Amino acid sequence: MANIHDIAKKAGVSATTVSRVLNNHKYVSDEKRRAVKNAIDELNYTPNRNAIDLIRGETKQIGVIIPYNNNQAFDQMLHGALNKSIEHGYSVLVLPTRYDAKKELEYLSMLQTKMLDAIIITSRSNVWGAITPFTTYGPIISCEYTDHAEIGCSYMDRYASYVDAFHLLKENGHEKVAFTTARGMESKSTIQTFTAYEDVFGKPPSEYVISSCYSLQDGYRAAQKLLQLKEKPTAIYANGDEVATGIYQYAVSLGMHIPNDLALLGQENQPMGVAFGISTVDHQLIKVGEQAFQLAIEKSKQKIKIPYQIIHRSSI
Amino acid sequence: MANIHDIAKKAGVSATTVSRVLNNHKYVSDEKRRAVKNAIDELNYTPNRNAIDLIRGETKQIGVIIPYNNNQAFDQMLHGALNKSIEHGYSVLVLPTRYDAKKELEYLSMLQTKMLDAIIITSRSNVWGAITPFTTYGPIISCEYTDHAEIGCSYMDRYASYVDAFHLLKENGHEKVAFTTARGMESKSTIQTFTAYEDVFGKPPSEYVISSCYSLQDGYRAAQKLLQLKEKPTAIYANGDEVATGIYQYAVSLGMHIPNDLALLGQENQPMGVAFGISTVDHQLIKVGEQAFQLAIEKSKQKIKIPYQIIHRSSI
DNA sequence: GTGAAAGCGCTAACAC
DNA sequence: GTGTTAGCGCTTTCAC
Repeated sequence: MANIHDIAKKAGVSATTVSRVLNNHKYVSDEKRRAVKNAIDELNYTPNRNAIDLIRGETKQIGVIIPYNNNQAFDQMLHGALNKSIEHGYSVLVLPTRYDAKKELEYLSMLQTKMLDAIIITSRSNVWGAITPFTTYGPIISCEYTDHAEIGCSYMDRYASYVDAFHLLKENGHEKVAFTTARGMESKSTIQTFTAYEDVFGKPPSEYVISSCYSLQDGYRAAQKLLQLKEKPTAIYANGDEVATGIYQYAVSLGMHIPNDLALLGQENQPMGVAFGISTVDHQLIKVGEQAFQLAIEKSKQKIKIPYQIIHRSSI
Repeated sequence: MANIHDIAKKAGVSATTVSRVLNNHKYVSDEKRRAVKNAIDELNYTPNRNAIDLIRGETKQIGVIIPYNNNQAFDQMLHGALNKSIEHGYSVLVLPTRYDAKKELEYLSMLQTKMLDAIIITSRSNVWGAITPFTTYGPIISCEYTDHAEIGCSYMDRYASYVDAFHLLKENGHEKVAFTTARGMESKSTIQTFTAYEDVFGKPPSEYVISSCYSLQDGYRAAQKLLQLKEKPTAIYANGDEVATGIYQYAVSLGMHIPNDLALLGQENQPMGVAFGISTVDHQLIKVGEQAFQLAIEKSKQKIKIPYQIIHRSSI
């Protein structure tokens, strides 16, 4: 594998000069510049990125922490980051945690080992206190709002959107409203859903809250539980459109009509939701990811709120 | 940022000894080992990966080339690669091309620059002749079969699966069968679909072939074209379950019944297919991705065929 | 304009 | 068991 010295020798110049033409410095005579370029072509030379990264102390690589990589929501944020990465000549390393806090810490330490210039956290497993120390080594951007001054945030206004969603349901005459969540109370968005519910309807009956919902099947199961209650809900706010679709399907299999017998509101405007005409709260996760990436490369600690929008279809 | 010499000084040993404890070499006295470990803890030291990579000539990073990152099929292969990467202590770099051949070449040269230990190509943009030269710099694994001895392959037996699918349709009494594809004749899988069709039904009428199908909406549009023909097809083989769902929806909107009025066969066993009960040809893309990763880290040039399976649901 | 020399942070002979 | 020395491939003062 040819290196800079091989080129230098072949072109009859010093390594310094080769480096200069490589980096488009001025003050290189046309003659030598040409000689160097020829040598580079002939030996099919490419500079070693590790050496450059070592000296520069940066890699032009950004890590994106996601809990699962087959989850529509996190994929959307990753998608946004990838969009921007191409634009700016960065590469994106995917860092799946499966909500393993230790794994997450390992990933964060990649800032310290200089593998990564910055890290974007789409959903965290550790408490902030364990995460913030790593900001010493490089920017950490969160896709969830946090007060910590060291952490840049590109976040959706989850709480407001939840309140909005529940209000919408209430305005439509629903009083018996259930909802699904992904994780339990260790998750901020679950807590926010709870609180928003309380604000609008008061404390939710525990049978009206179904957690561990990620997929279509989970939605189906949630509906099974919910629709066998004596006090059936008349509306359900699902934590994703796939989950909402699962609910939809079970309800329809029971001969129920959507939205007459049961109103359904989903989240994230996923393809499956459009297929089933499910109204949804779109948190614009792709934009969240794009903005997060922008903050990452700007080493910015700003807190930027991405607006959500409610998309009305026929399930409500 | 502390480096190995700081640790050495603090522990009162040489850098070599520090390196030795870092890499768990034997022949270090317990005493010095302890001293080094203490120093490491006190200074919160982590070795610089760039320096290590530079010296070792490898990065424990594998790149995965995908055309689009929001496409279910490619995401599945990426998913497979990620699964294995964690197991083996590797990181995965996502390399989206949007089928831009120049971009792909740029990515391939990351082997040469020593950024990547290997590259997995889920779908290629260049001719093989342009790709194979890069195998000099590191393993390239393809998720499509190719004869080139330098390229390892983890592939699905697409052709056989297509023939099988068309046969299945024929056995079910269908003679007027249409199909959709993603790209045109620049894509091997499109060509294979054509050939398989010819083998079973003879040359396809050009109205029966709809390309540029990626999403639900594309399927919807395909159905619009197909179902206004005088000679309507009685069965459609879609290139994905989302596309099949789009077709499904348009057909149903016309008052048609699936499968009585129109049989539908999808591909890749995507969530949306299960939601709509769409029979599908599952090429087991996650396994393809996992196997590809395995080949990559083993620097193997084997050609491994992943079996497909047909999943019977209610659309046929 | 150009090159010599130092150094980024680490590992690996080799000698003792 | 341990340290000295020489690099890995590049960039960057600093002279000339």
